[in-house]
Amino acid sequence: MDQSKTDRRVTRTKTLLRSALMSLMTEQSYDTITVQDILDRADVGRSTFYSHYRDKDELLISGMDDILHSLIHTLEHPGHCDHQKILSTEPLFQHAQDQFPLHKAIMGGQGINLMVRKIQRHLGQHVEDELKKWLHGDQKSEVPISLLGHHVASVLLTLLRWWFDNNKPYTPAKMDAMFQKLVMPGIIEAMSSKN
Amino acid sequence: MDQSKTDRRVTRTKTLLRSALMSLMTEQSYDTITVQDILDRADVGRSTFYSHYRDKDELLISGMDDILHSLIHTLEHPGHCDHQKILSTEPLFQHAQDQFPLHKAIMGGQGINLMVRKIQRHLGQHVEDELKKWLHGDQKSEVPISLLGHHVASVLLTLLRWWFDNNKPYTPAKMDAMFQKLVMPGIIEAMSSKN
DNA sequence: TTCATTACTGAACACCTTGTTCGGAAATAG
DNA sequence: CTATTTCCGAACAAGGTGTTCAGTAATGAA
Repeated sequence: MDQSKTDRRVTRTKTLLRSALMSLMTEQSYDTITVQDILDRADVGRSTFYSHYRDKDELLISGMDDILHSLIHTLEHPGHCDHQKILSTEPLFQHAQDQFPLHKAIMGGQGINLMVRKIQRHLGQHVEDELKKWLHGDQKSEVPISLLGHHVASVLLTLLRWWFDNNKPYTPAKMDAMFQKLVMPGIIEAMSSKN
Repeated sequence: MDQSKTDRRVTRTKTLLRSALMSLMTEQSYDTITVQDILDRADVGRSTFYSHYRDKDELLISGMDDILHSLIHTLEHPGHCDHQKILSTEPLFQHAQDQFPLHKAIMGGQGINLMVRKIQRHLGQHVEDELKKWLHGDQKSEVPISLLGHHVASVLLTLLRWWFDNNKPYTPAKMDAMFQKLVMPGIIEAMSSKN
C-alpha cells in the first residue's frame, strides 16, 4: 500500500500547519508569530500541533527543507556548466524572484537567523567541494578552503539580502555578473598564491 | 557643576545593569538571558530597570554603543595609513582578540542579530565613504557603491565570525592579509570596469 | 537640622506565550 | 460493528514581560 488514509490525514494536517506558517511569514516577522497564530490560521488543535512538532522552530525547519533542497538542486544542476565559475548564481536569483515573498521573509530585513545559517552551511560546503576539484593534487591554498567556502556563501547571501531590501533593482543575470566580479578575482588570488 | 550626586547615582545604576548584561553574555546566549537574571546580578530593583530602559534590547544597545564607537574609531584611525587598502582590519582583529569573550558573544555562534546588523551598517557606510574618495570625478562603478560597502563589511564580519568559531587559528596580521586577498581584487575589478 | 525632591525598592498585578495532559469526538481500519 | 488511530480543545502549570504603587533611602536646598 502506498499510503493509508490515516497517513494521508496526518500529512494533510502537517501541510496545513506548514502552509499557515509560510503564509504568516509573508505578512510578519517570524519571531512575532505565535503558535496560536499558526493554529488559528491552519484551524488545527493545539495538542495536535505539539504531537507533530516539538516547537515552532521544528515546524519551520520541516517546511523549509523542501525549499532548501530545491535550492541546493538549483545550484548543483545549473542549466549550462561554465567552468570559469564555482557557482552559477543566476538560477538562484531567478528562483528567489519566483518565490519572492517567502525568500524575502527568510533573507531580507530581519530574516530568520536559523534558516540563513542553515543555508549558509549547505552553500559553504557545496562551494568547498567545488573548490577542492580546482586544486590539482598537492597544490595548496594560502587561505584555508573551509574559509573560502564560508566566504563565497556569505557573499552570495549578502547580495541576495541587498537585492531584496532594495526591491530587486537588477535582473538575476546582472546580479550573477556582479557576484562573479566581486568574488572570483579574490578566490583566484587566494588560491594561486602558494603552490 | 559637572555632575550632581543624583546624576552620578543614576549613572552608577545604569552601569551596574550594563555590566551585569555584559558579564552574563560571556556565559550564555543573549536570547536566553532574562531581565530577572540581569536584575539579580546587578542587584537592582525591577521597577528601577524599567524606569531607565524600555526593555532588554535598549539596555543592550546603550551598552554596545561604547564598544561600537571604539570599534569605529579603531577603523577610522589605523596606526599606519596604507593607500592600497580601503580598510586596515588588523587593529580590528587585535581589538577583538583583546576583548575576546564579549566579541565572541556578539559575533560568534548564535551571535546577536541586532548588533551584527548595526555594526554592519556602520562598517558598510564607512567603506562606502572611503570608496567614494577612490572614484575620480565622473568615473562610474559598474557595481553600485552602496552594495560594495555592504559587501566589504559583510566579508569582514564573516572572517571575524569564522575566526571566533575556529578559536582564532591565525594572528590578526594574517587575518588582515587574508581579508585583503579576498576582497581587494574583486573591488578593483568591480570599480574599474566601466569608466 | 529640617523638609522637599528625586531615585530606588520590591511585592503584587495583569497579561501573554509555551508546552502538557486528558477525556471525549471523529475518522479510519479490518 | 468495534478497535485503533488521530484530532480536538479546555484546562493547567510554569515562566517571562512590563506596570503600578506604597514605602524607603539618598540627595538638594534652606
